[in-house]
Amino acid sequence: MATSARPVSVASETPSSPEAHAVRLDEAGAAALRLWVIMSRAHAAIAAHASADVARHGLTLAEFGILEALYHRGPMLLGEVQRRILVSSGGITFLVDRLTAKGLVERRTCEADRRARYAALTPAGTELVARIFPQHAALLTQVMEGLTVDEQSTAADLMRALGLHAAGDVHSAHDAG
Amino acid sequence: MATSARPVSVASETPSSPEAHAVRLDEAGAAALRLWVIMSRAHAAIAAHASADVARHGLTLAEFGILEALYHRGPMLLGEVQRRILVSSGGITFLVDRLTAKGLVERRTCEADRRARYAALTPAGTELVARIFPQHAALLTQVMEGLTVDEQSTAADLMRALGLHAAGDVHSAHDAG
DNA sequence: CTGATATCTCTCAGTGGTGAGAGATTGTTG
DNA sequence: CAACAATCTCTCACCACTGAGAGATATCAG
Repeated sequence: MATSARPVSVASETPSSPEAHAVRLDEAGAAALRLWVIMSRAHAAIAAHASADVARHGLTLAEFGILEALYHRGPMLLGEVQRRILVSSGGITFLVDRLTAKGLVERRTCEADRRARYAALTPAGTELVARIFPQHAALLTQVMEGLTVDEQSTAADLMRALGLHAAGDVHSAHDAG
Repeated sequence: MATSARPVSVASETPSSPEAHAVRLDEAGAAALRLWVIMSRAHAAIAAHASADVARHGLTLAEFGILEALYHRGPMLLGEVQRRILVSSGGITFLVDRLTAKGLVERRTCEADRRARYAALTPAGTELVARIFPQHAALLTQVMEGLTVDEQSTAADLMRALGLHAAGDVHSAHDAG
């Protein structure tokens, strides 16, 4: 199932045990912590569905992400793929190796830069993505039905702002010393 | 850094290469996919910060989640902790073993059910959480500053609805044939 | 051109888990 | 009470991926 980071625990329930500790947080801290926990749980729940779905075809989510990227964009340099699916340098080599062994992806030399290599879908890889992508999209559509399409759009906008800030230089403003 | 599931790739950019494929999606599918990708990126970015923060104290996010849960709630059965931090059965044993080896957690027998065991913080564990939790909360507050507190609250509400639906019986409505 | 440095991918040992199944104990049903 | 299913934790083999560093190539200053 999902292989996801887990910060999951909340600090705003009634402590019952004598060994429990109540935690004091300001409003911003409470909101931030609450969002982080809830968001992590939601992510894990969705990832479990997505992961189980691609696993039916013998793929991990990372592998599927590579296939999807190559299908949509055409051949890409390994480094591009790496940044796109957020995997380590060793990871992209490993994943492309595995997809190559499965006959879904092939490496191509890059004329302009002989250090670099392209990853490209084989015909079998293209056929596989064309076949399973619509199913996968349909599953995700169902999984997301906890929100209306409008709400999904709102949520995506919020998540985007959140992600951009978190991925950028968080510490520039508000020195936390 | 983060150990997170990665579905990351989008299907709605201009294909450029001759080997690129445009993908047709209905409105719901497009919204669902977009939210999933954006949400995954945001989660990964935040998890990277959180993970790096607890790593300064030699902890993983899963370990920190256990410590936080025990700090806030007092001793808990292993099974309770497992469900709370979303880890496998083998995982909770492994994690509690490791925290025990670090002197932060101890196991206690359960009088009422001798199959089960409690995990409880040691004094050192309690002291550690009391020391690092406020820092961690402050960091997360900064990381989340891409949104206002109100927006964070909205986002959390949306994520909650999403998570509840995804964790529940997704396939009950709308048979997907 | 030469040398220094930056950028690619790849290697490899290590890590943080997963998940199926085994024991041990508990509840449940006749 | 005995037999059986359910529910705990734990064991163990396995796995997807990380991250530091190596080797190859590119780029840039002099």
